[in-house]
Parts: sequence; C-alpha cells; structure tokens
Amino acid sequence: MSNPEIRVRIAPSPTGYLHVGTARTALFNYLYAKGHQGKFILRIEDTDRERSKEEYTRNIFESLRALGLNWDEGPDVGGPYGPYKQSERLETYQEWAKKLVETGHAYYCYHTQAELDAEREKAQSEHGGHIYSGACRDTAFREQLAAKPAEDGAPRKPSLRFLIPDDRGTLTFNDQVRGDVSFDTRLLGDFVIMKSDGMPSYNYAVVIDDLLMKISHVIRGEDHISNTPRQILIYEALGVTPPQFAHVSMILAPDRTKLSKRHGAVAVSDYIRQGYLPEAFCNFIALLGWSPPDGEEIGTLAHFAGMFDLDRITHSPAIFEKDKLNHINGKWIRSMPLEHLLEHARPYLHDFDLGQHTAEKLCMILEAVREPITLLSELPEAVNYFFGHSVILDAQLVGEVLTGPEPAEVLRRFQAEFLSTADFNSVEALGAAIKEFSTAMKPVKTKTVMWTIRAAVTARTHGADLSKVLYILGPEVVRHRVETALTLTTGSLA
RNA sequence: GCCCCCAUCGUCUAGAGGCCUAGGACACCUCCCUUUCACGGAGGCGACGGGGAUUCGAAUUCCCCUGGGGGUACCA
Repeated sequence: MSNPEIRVRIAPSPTGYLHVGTARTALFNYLYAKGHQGKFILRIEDTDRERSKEEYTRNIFESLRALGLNWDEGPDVGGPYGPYKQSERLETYQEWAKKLVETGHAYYCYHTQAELDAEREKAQSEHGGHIYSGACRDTAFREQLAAKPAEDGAPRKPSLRFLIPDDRGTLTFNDQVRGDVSFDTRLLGDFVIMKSDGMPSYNYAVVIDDLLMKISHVIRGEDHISNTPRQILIYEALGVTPPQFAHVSMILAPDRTKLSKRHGAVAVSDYIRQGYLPEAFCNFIALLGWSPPDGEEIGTLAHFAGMFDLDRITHSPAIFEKDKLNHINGKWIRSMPLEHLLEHARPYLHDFDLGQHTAEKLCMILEAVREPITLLSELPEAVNYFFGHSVILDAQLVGEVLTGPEPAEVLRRFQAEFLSTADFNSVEALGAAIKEFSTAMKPVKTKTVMWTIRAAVTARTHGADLSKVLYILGPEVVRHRVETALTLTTGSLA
C-alpha cells in the first residue's frame, strides 16, 4: 500500500486526427509512466455520436505508434480494466449513474435542448452569466414537465444531472504542476452526466473510467482545469479519493491562440507526411513545456523518460514554431543509423528504381546526401542523380558550367586520364585521385575542375561529396555521363 | 460579463533571495573550416510587462494594474 502503482492515460476523442497538443499530452503521460515504472493507458472517448469517426480512431492509433508512444493497456492490446472505448462501456456508466440517483447525487432533467438554449440566451443577455437553474431538482415540477410533450410532439427524453451540494462552498485541489487551485462550487451549476441519447457526458465518463481503471495521475491539457472541480465532486459523491491532477498548459499557434486547423497542419500525421521523422517530432514536442534537467535537448524517448518529472513542466503556454522543429529534424536525419533512416526514407523514394542499388549502396547514398537535408521530403530531389544510367543536362546548366574551352578540356582529360586509371573500389582512393587530377589540371582553377565534373556527372552545381558520388555510381555510369557531357560541350581547343 | 490559469531574449527555455554585469537552444548576422550546397567550430545581436510592498539584497516572495490564454454546452 505504501507504493501504489503509477497509472496514467491518454484519452483522446476520435473527432479528428491526432492533434499536436494531444500528442504532447500523450508524450508527457508516457514519459511519466516509463520513468516511474508505471502503466500508460489509451482510452478512446467516443461518446459524441455525431463527431466520432472510425477513421480518426485509426489515425490516433497509427500516429501514437509512429511516435513510439505504445500503450500498455487499451484498445488492440487489451488489459484487465477494459474495454477501453467508452462506447463499449455504456452499461457501466448506467450502473454507476443509478447509484448516484439512489444516493440523491443526481436527478433527471426533462428540459429540452431548445428550452435550455432559450434560458441560457436570456440569462446571457441580462447579466452575462448562466448556469442551469436546477428546476428539475423539484420532484413535482419535474413530473409535471415530463408529462408535457416536447416541441416536436414526442415524449421528452430526460438527461441525468449531477446535483451540486448547496453547502460545498470552495473546492480546492492540489495540481501537480500549478499547486493549489480553487473554485467556488456555487458557480458550477448542476451539469449533465447522462445525455438524453443514453451516452454519458465527458465529465462523468472520465471519472467512472479513471476510477475503474485505477488511474493514479491525470496529466492533461489546461483546457480541462475548469472541469476538474466537477469531476472531483463526482468522486466525492461516490465516496472515493480522486487521482492526482496535473494540468499542462496549451500549445499555441504563432498568433497566440489555440492551435487549430485554420493554422495549417495540426495533426501529427500531417507533419510526418511533410517529412518529419517521428523521433524528431517527439523530441521537439517534449521541449514544448518541459526541459531536460541536464540541458541536453536532443534525446530519445527512453533517455527523456529516465529524467522526466512533473515539476519541470512549464506553467505558461508554448508557441509552436517550426524553426526549431526543423533544426531537430535535421539533427535526427544526420545522426540516425542509416538502415533506420532508409526505412523512413523509402516512402519518399517511390519514383526511383531502388533495385538498381544494394541496400548497402542505398545507405551510402543517404549518407552522402543527408547532411544539408531538413525534411525527408527533400530526399527525391537530393538523390535523383544516383538513379538511372543517364542524367539530363539542361541548356541552362550547359551554358553556365559546361561552356567554353576550360570545361571541355577538363572533361576530355578527365575521360582520358582519370577514368582510365582511377581505382573505383574505394572512396578514399577516388578522393585522392580527384585531388591529384585537379592539381594536374593547373592552371585551371580547382573550383572549375570540380564544378565541371560535378555538372557532367550529376547535372547539378551542388550535391554530395564528389568522391562518394563517383564511387556509388561506378565507372561505367560515370564514363557514360562524361561522354554525354563532352558531346554537349561547346568549347574547342583546336 | 463571470470563473480559472499564466507572464524571462522574436521563439523554446534555465533560473526555486545574494552564485545573474540573467545561462542554453532555434532563428538572424560576422568570421573560420571547405572541391559545391551544407555540416561543424568561434563570436555577435537579443529578455526579467508596469507600479507598489517585504528585505541589507528580488527575475526569484506578496499585492495591484496591464497583457495573454483557457473555460463558461445534453463537445470532449
């Protein structure tokens, strides 16, 4: 009993693709669990019949997994406290709701949506604020209202409301990131716990689920902080101890408002599709609202988990700026093991005949081009000259680099001297040979020599290290491309 | 309107009364390295929102103001 198990959860609602903010909350929960020998649980909160979609659920699974945030319990992997989709737990909510009614903590409300809307509107225009009047607390009134047909003539379907104790006064809870937070319960108003369509409301379902799933710490977005007193009231009505709460501040868009679709990409899958490595993305969002104690900002999930704690979470919101994400992505691309990088790169390389090279060569290509790259989506453009026999030398390139007596001379001698003697079996040997060749070409400037060869072989003025390019391409392809370039060269030494 | 949360460089942040002439990272600028683009290295620019209070001493504690965010639903 002295050391109860740490159990945390991420509870997204499938009303959209996995949001960046949700991903970060999931990450914090994951890190906390992993760093404290706890369990990380996934629960799908699909009680909104209108907006929940299976497609979104799938996206949430895929995104979480892509980020490496694998859950210990939840849909697909099961667990002792499932099912982990709220739509599959309806009887449970009903059972517990019954108890609440029996103990006088909840009552049926027969007001229709239209009536409630009208009441709210009126109150809003009169004095700005509004809470439910609590009229249906009165049995006589409630029964009278129940007997009246609704606007459409059909019988009224009641919702179930939680009865806020009149004498509860100020409720204070200790937030693990913010400290004590207080609310006046008289300002809350009796809220709906079971909707008239039979579905539990959010505030009620979370409590039942967190309780039954033995959640020890609720780490979630700050947008839930004002729901917390309602939820604590339910725990109190049930006579149980609430979990620990920790509210993490929001991730804001550069315009300082809640990050939403109108700001562009907000789904994790959007970023992955744009060419961000899941590992890098994770790394970046970990730094939004948290900082590693050793100050080293580049790290893996496992590494961060070992040093993660709630007391290092920032209190103020963070703005999502792509600059640093780009930087971190570049770092990851440059440092990731090549075989691993290759797997991430494959989806971007569909246009090329990868079979042309061995996996080893493909890794060499990545190694040769990865340095200046920020996004995986830049890969096709960066590697294209490594594929195919020929390369297309457009007029502009010919005009800029391959025109005149010097380039022609370089290519002629490159063909005659270099290609006939160079050892293509080693990058180092090729590097040395290139140096030697450019020295032999004096007084032609090294820059001109290099540019010419590069242009002829790659149809580019910039690119990977030339010795690596030659090595990967091999003597046949290089010779072919040089010959082609020679025929286009307009310079003459005659 | 009411309730709650927050406030350090442009951005992400370190900072838990003297170690702060406020540290790091990204971005930006300069230089170095270099067969290109880059990478890397060395510098530079750049912040404690305002006002009170406590204290020998405040970025750090308290109060007010201002500003920003969130919530005010039979959405989560």
